[in-house]
Order: sequence, then C-alpha cells, then structure tokens
Amino acid sequence: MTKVKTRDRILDTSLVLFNSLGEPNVTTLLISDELEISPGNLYYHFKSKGDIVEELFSAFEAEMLDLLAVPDDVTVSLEQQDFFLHLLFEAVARYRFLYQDLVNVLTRYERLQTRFRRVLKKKTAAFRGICESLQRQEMMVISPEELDSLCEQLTLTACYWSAYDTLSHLDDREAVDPGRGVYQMLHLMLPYYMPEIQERMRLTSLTYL
Amino acid sequence: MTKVKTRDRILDTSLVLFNSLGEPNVTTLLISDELEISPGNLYYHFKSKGDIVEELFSAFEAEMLDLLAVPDDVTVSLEQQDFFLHLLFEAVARYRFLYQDLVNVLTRYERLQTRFRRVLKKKTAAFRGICESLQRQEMMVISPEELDSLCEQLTLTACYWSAYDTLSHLDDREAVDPGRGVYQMLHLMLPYYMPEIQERMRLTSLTYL
DNA sequence: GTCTATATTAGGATAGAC
DNA sequence: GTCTATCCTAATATAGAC
Repeated sequence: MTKVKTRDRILDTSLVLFNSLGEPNVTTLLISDELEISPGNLYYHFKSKGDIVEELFSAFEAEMLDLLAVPDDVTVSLEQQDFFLHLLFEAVARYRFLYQDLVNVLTRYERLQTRFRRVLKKKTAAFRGICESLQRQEMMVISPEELDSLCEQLTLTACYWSAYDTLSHLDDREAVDPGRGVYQMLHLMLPYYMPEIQERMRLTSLTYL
Repeated sequence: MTKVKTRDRILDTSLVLFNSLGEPNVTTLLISDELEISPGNLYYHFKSKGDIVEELFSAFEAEMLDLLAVPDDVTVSLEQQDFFLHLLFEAVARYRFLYQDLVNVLTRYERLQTRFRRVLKKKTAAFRGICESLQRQEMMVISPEELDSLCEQLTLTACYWSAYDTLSHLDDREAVDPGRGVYQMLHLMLPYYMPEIQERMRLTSLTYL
C-alpha cells in the first residue's frame, strides 16, 4: 500500500513550490498542474489556498514548539547547544518560504501573526536558557544587557539568515545551506565564552563552513 | 509657485503607501485614489507600477551609494562611525518597503537584483573599511575570520533589522525606530573594541535605546 | 495633463457531471 | 475523489474625449 493520499501530496508539493518560487508566486493552478490533478480536485481537499498555507504553518509550528521546549533550569552541554542550532536551522530551511516573505505572508494571513510571534518569543527564550545554563557552568561570561542584545541578535539571525542567504542566488532557490547560518550563530556567541571554550568553539564552527 | 508636479507627488505617495502597507499590497488604483487623481492620469506619468518602483529604487540606490562611498584608507573616528550608522539606518527606514519584502520585490522586478546586490556588497565593504581603520588606530582587535563574520553579520542586521522590528507591530507599520537597530549594531562590534573604548561605546549605545 | 470608460488578464474559487 | 467548465473579482493597463 504505497498510495499517498492526495491531500498529503498537495501539502508536500505546495511546500516544495512555496520554498522554491515564493508563496506569493505560487498559484493554486500551478500546484494542481504540478500534481497533475485538476484545480477542482485541489479545492475538494482544501477550501482555499490560505488553508494550505495554514496547515503547513501548523506543521512548522508543531516542529518548532517541540524543538524549543527547553526546560527552564536544564544543564546544556556545548554539544547539545551545537545540535540544537543544527536542528533549528534545518527546520527553518525546511519551511523557508515562511521566512523569505515573512512580513508579506503574515499580513495576508493575519491569523498566523500571533502564532508566529509566540514561536519567536520561544526562540529568544531558548537562546537565553542556553546562555544562562552556560553561565552557570562558568563556560560563558556576559552582562545582563549584553545577554539581552545577544539573544535578540540570535533570534534575528535564526529568522533571517535563510532570506539573506537567498539574496545571493535568487535564480536557484533550491540551493540552501543552513551550515553557514549555524557558523554565524556560533560566532555571535564566541566573544562571551571563557577563553578555553572560545578556542574550542572556534574550531567547531569551522566544521560548518 | 508651490505647485508640486504630479509626477513627484505620485512618487512621494507611492513611497508612503509602500512603506506602510507593503509594496505588493499597494495597487495603482490605491495610489491614484490617495492622490485624488484618476488611474489614467497615473499611467500618463508612469507606464507601469514597476516603473514607479524602479524610480524609487534609483533614488534609494543613489542615496546609498553616496553614503557608502567610504574612501579606502580613510581614518574613521568613533563619532564618524556612529554618525554613519545613524544615517544608514535612517536611509533604510525611509525605503523600508524594499527590505520588508526584499526577496519578493527582487524576484518580481528582476532588473533590481544586481543593483541591490551591488549596494549590499558596498555595505559590507564599508563596514570592513571602518573596522580596519579602527584596527589601525588600535581601538579594535579582531582576527581576519572574526572580521569576515562580523561584517557579514553587520550587513545582515542593517538589512533585516527593520523587517524584524516590524514583526512586533504589523498593525501599525508607520511606527519605525531605527535607534534600536543602531544599538544592536554597536553591540555587535562591542566585544572587539579595546577595553577603554568598549566602556565608552557601551555608554554611547545606551543613547539609542 | 487630466478625465471616464473599458479592455485584459490572472488568480481564487464554485457547480455539477462522472 | 476527481474532472471540466465557468464564475467572480481585483489589478494592470489602454483608448479616446476634454
């Protein structure tokens, strides 16, 4: 029984098309064309294009909230931090259509605004949690103001690295390299690690280039 | 003779509407409505909406290239650096419609792609120029790899701060606060200043909050 | 230069047969 | 569940009078 439900095929194909062409440039006709089904059929499964977007968003949201559910006073190792960043950028890349037209998408599908903001807040909180844990382990030293600024900067970068990266190859939007983003994230934190850790993380960061 | 040419009024109003509603959401009808002229009249002055966008882009480009024309081996004081960042964020804010739908706008008006990339490159180069000058003056210490990463991060932030900031108040897109962006930029450089300078710049940065 | 009226598409969405 | 045919609307753009 290898038959995949049409409904799911629509979601999969939409995601691919959204990511490579940009959500605003993908019409329902294009989606159905790509799937070799009729537009009517598509509308049998989803009552609007917005519904497809919302359902993809829900999947994104679920993945993110799961990933970002960092318990408050947990102890985070450098390996875990590393792994976390890796997963985060991978998830963002998988749903990059959201980020590449973020303001646009959020204004046209207003119901997503608060939900997206919640994810953002969780993201900042997760970064803060990690940094605080590293501080408790005396691997990091940072003042409260710097910590605020750093977490905001990490959030901004996690959000917009993929869009920024896309600017260099707008012709081929399939190409996506989350590694470079992780590298930048690590380098944002670098100055605040203790000297020995700093050296170690500098080396780690190179593996992402 | 206070009469402003219709052509210029179209450009002014378009810029305002683009900034507050997003370029994709602004129709030629809305522009002419706002100006209380007929759509036909608008098309007498510009043969397409894209032409309006391109002309606004040209103004943006001219301002930017002028601002970014930092001579190669110039000596930059901290005050000049500060002032430069200030002007930069002000210019970005004035044309924020470009940045808020960057990928979208650049894919729909392909001719702007290379021009925008040129501006980006100049931006990174300007940051590098400033940092190198500060290094020569022994106010900053930074390794070549860190410098690369920092300049890229500064460019990303200069580009996307306004869009990121907009996320918090998508309802009122008039509100724009370039100050906070400058603050973040200064904090990105902070770790690489010499200790005395660091203290001084930390204080300076507070004035931007 | 400016207007009114209208043409042209394209995209989202529905109706009804199979 | 799927198709074909069609509707509706909004947006870009043009024609021709004043």
